[in-house]
Amino acid sequence: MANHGASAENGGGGRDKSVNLKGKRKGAVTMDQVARHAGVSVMTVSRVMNNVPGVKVSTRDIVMRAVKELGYSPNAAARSLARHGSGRVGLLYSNPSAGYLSEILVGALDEAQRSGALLVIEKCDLSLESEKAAIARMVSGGVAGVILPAPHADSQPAIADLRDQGVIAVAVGTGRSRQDANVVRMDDFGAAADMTRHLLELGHRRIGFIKGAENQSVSMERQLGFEHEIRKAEPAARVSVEQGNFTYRSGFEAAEKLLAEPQPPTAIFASNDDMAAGVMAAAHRRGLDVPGDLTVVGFDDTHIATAVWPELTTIRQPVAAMAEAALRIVLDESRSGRDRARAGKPVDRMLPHELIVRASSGPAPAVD
Amino acid sequence: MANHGASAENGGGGRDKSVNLKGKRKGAVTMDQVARHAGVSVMTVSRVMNNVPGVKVSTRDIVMRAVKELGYSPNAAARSLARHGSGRVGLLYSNPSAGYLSEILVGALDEAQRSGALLVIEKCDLSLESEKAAIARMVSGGVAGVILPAPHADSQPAIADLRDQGVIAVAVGTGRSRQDANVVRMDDFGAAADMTRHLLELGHRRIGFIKGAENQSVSMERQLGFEHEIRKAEPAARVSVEQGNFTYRSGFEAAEKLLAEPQPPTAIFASNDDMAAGVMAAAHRRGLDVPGDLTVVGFDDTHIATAVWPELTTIRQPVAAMAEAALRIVLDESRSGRDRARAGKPVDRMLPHELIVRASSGPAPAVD
DNA sequence: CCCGATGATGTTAGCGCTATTAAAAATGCC
DNA sequence: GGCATTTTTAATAGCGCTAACATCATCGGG
Repeated sequence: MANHGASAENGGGGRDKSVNLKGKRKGAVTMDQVARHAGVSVMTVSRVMNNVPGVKVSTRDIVMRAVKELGYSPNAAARSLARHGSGRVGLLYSNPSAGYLSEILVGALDEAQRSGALLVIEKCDLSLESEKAAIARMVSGGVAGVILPAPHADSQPAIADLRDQGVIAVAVGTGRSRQDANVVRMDDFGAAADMTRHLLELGHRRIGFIKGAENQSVSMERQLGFEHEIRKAEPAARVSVEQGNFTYRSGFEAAEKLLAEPQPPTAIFASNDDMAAGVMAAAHRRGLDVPGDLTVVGFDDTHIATAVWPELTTIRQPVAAMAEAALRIVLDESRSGRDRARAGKPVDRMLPHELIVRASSGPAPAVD
Repeated sequence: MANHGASAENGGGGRDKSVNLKGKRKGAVTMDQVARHAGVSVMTVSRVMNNVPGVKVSTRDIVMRAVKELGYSPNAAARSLARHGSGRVGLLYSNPSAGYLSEILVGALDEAQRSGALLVIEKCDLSLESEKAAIARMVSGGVAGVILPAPHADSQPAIADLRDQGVIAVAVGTGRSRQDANVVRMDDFGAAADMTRHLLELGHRRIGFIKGAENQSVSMERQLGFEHEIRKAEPAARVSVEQGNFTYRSGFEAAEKLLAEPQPPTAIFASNDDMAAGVMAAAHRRGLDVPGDLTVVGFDDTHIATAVWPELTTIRQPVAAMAEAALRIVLDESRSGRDRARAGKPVDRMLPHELIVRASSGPAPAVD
C-alpha cells in the first residue's frame, strides 16, 4: 500500500487530502512520515519546521516539498509537551467592548495555533479581588506569561502581582510604554491627531470631543492627540470636551449636552465606537442628519462601527495583530528567559493604525 | 515538606521564581508526584482524574486529597497527545454578530480547557468556496469534529462535506434538529412566543415584526413563534411584517417603513438585537420616545442590547453554554465512536432561554 | 595527506499522560 | 479450602515532538 519507490505514482495519487498514504487514522500526518518521505531524519524536519539555522538550503527545500505534498501540520500538543511544558499562555478577560474581545481572542488563538502554544483563558470582573484570583489560577496552572488586554492593561496591581510571581506580563492596548511590563499598543496619540486633522480638513471648526474612561491610559493619549492637532488649526477651532466612559450610554448623554449648547458643534469625535454610536442616536433623536448636519467619528473600528448607519468613520485599531504580537512576546521571552537571567528592559511594540473614512463624516455645513 | 532535602537549597538558591510549595519548576505538578504522594500508581490517578469507573471509593478519596494538597492540574497537551490526537476540535467562524463570536469562543475555550481539548479555529467568509477550504484545512489538521456556529450551522454543503470526510459536525444555533448532524440549539419558536406574549400582556395590539435573514433557519422559527402567539391574542392584534437580514441597517430601514404606516405599530419585535438597535435609532430620529411611544424588543441578548439606550428587552440566548455543549458532544462522540461503529441518530440538545425585560418595553400608549 | 575545526545530519531519551496488559486482591462456587 | 471469576491496582509502552548529544562529511593548514 505504501508507495516506496513509487514517487512517480505519488504525484498523481497524492491528490487526496485525508486519505494519505499511510491509511492510519484521520488526517494524522506525523513528522516521521514526512521525514521518511523526504529521506531525512525527523530531527531535520523538526529543524526546518522551527526555522532553526544550520540546515542546508537544498535539504530545507526537500523537506518543505514533502511537507506540502503530505499536507503535514505539526501537532501542537506534542510540541508543547516536548518543549517542556512551555507554551502555556494565560489571557485575562473581563467584558470589554465584546467585539474587542473576540478580536483579541481570534488573534491570540491564531498565533497560539501557529506556534503551538496553549491558551488558557480566564474570566474575571473588574474588581481587584477577582482579578487577583484569576491570576492566581493561571499561575498555578503553570502559564509562562499572561496577556492583559484593554481594561486590565492598566491595572497596576495585576502587573505587580505577575511580576512578583515571576510570570511574564504583556499589556495590550495601554496608552504608554511601561518599565515593569511588556507592552503592545498602537499610537493612540497619533491616531487621534490623524482623525482630528481629518475633521479640520473637512472644514469643521466647532468640534466636540468625548473622553474615554478615566482609568484607562488610552483615554488621555487620545485626548492629547486631539488637542495637539486642534492647537495647530488655522483658523482656530472651538472645542467642547465631555467626559465619557466608553459606553454607548455615556456617548449618548455627552452628545445630548454638546448638542444642547447654544452653538452646537458640527462634528463630534468620540473616543471609541460605542460612544460614537450613542452620539449618532442622540443626533437622530434631534432630527439631525449625519453627516449632513453633524459629523460623527469614532475610534477602534469595532463591530458596531459598521453595524450602525451611516457607517462610522473611525480609526482602525489592529487588535488581532496586537494580540498576536503579545502572544509572540510571551513565547519569545519565556524561551530566552529560560537560560539567561532575565534580561533588561521590557519589550514595547507599537502597531500601525489606519484612518477609515466611511459615511458618517462629511464637510462642515455652510456657516449659519 | 514534599521536597527531598536538596530542594531546600533550591528554594533559597537562584532566583526564586516559583514560590509554589514544591520548588520544582513553574507550577508543574505531575501525575507522578500525585501518585507518589497518595501512595498509588499513576494509572490510578489518571482513572480518578477521568472519572473512570472501577476505582474503590476509599482510593479515590486518597487521590483526591493528594490532588488538592499539591494543587495538581492535568497537562492538557500531554493528555491530548496520549489520547491519540483526539481532542482536536475545529471551530469555523465567519464574522457574525461579533458579540456572538466572542461568546461562542469563550464558551468553547472554557470547555476545551476543562476537558483538555485543543481548539483549532479557522476563519472563512460566507462563500461556499472559502467555507470548503476552511473545512479542508481543519480536516487535514486532524480534527475529530467541527463546530459550526450560527451562519454555518445551516450550511448544507459544509455539513455534507464533513460527513463525507467522516468528521463529526455540530451545528450550533440552527433552528431545527437535523438528521445528518448533531445540533445544539435553543427553542427559538418558544422564545419568540414568550416575547410576543410579553408584548400582548403590555397591551400592544399593533405590532411590527422584523424577520431575520432568509437563509437562516432560526428566522423562520422565530417568525412562527411570533405568529403562533399572535393568533391567540384576545382581542386580536394587527401585525405588519418586514424582511430584515440581522443587520442594524436592515432593522433601521424596516422600522422606517413600519413607522411610516398610517397607523404605525406601538411595538416592534426585531428578530435580533442589532436590528432592534436599528429600530431604536429610527424611532429616535422620528422623535419617538422609547418605550413611551414605541416599545422595541430584540432577541439574543448580545452586547448591543445593553450598549444601547434604553437597554433592550430581549431574549437571552445561552450562547456560551451552547458552545460548551457542542464541544462536549464532539469529544463524547469522538471517543465513543472510536470503538463501536458510528452509532445511530445524531444528538439534539436544546438549551433553555430566558426573557430579559429591560427598559425598552413598556405598556402600550393609550388608544389614540 | 593526516588532523582537528567547523557544519550538517542522525540518534537517543524523554515531556506528562493514557491504553493496554499483567498482576494482585477480593469474591464466589463446589 | 482450592481454583475460577471478578474487581482493583501496578507496570509498561507509546502518542508526536524536541533537546542534547553523537556522528559523519567537508575542508584547509602543517
